[in-house]
Amino acid sequence: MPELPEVETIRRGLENRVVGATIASIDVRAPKIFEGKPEDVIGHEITGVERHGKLLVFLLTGGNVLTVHLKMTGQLIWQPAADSQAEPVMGGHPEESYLHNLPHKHTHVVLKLSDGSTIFFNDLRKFGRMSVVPASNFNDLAFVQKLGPEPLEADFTRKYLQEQLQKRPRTVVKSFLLDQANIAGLGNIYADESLFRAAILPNRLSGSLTTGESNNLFDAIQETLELALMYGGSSEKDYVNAIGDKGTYLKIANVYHRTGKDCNRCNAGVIERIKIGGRSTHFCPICQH
DNA sequence: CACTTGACCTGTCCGC
DNA sequence: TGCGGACAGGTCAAGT
Repeated sequence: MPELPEVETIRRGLENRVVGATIASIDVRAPKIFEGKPEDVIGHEITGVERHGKLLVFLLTGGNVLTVHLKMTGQLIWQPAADSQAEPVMGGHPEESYLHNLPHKHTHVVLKLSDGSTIFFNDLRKFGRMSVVPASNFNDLAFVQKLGPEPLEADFTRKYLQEQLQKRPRTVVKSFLLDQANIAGLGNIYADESLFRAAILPNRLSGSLTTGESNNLFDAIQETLELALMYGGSSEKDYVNAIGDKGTYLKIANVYHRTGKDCNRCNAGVIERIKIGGRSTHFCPICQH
């Protein structure tokens, strides 16, 4: 699920609701999902919510941080105190019961905050993890060390992308984009969408991209992610933001999950789906080259 | 080094 | 209606 736009949307939704609150209690309903000791974070204040690639990080007083990776189907849903009058109950979608009656059978961790609000960590497939990590060790985590630059920040440049492509010349460009060491936060949806926007076939070798194509790809990645952020991310199935709302990017997606449909750009091609690196990959065979 | 496969899990969808 | 297989946003380890 969650790629950069989804995780960032969750982060923004949490930041202005939980910063300043203290973690009052933690109910770990699925022990495998929670790594570390709950007592190391209970009683400590949340001072910030960061995102590093697809990893969410709650900054805390007391020397630890709480990291959350949602993997494919994880959700972090915040609900206000039961007696709160300031906030709506949920974002909507009452027809979908899995958003309601929290906690439910896919709720694995429940964080109660000092203001009476609650954060539910749900994950149908149980791939996701919540971990307590000493703040001083955070940057040494293998996962964090490997992360490449944030694609919407200043250290991601045209020059960097071109150089990095040439350092992995024999890697298929779709796989290059999915490698978090090259760019942090792209996943299967936005890799396909970015390649379409850049008009580059996903099975091209990274080393074969011209400077012009590399620059087009750079622009396409940033445009795609910014657009996805504006639409609140993509909800293929499970993704919801911090208050339970779905994202609507897939309404304007050009290739992802559009197999067999007419190409939005050239109107001549029909979107195809192939496998690259074991991941389904969507593209227009006519206007991507 | 680059690529593939399997593992981790549960659920949904499609064809027969 | 039931059954089996394919597939699903991510990452990691092991094998070729």
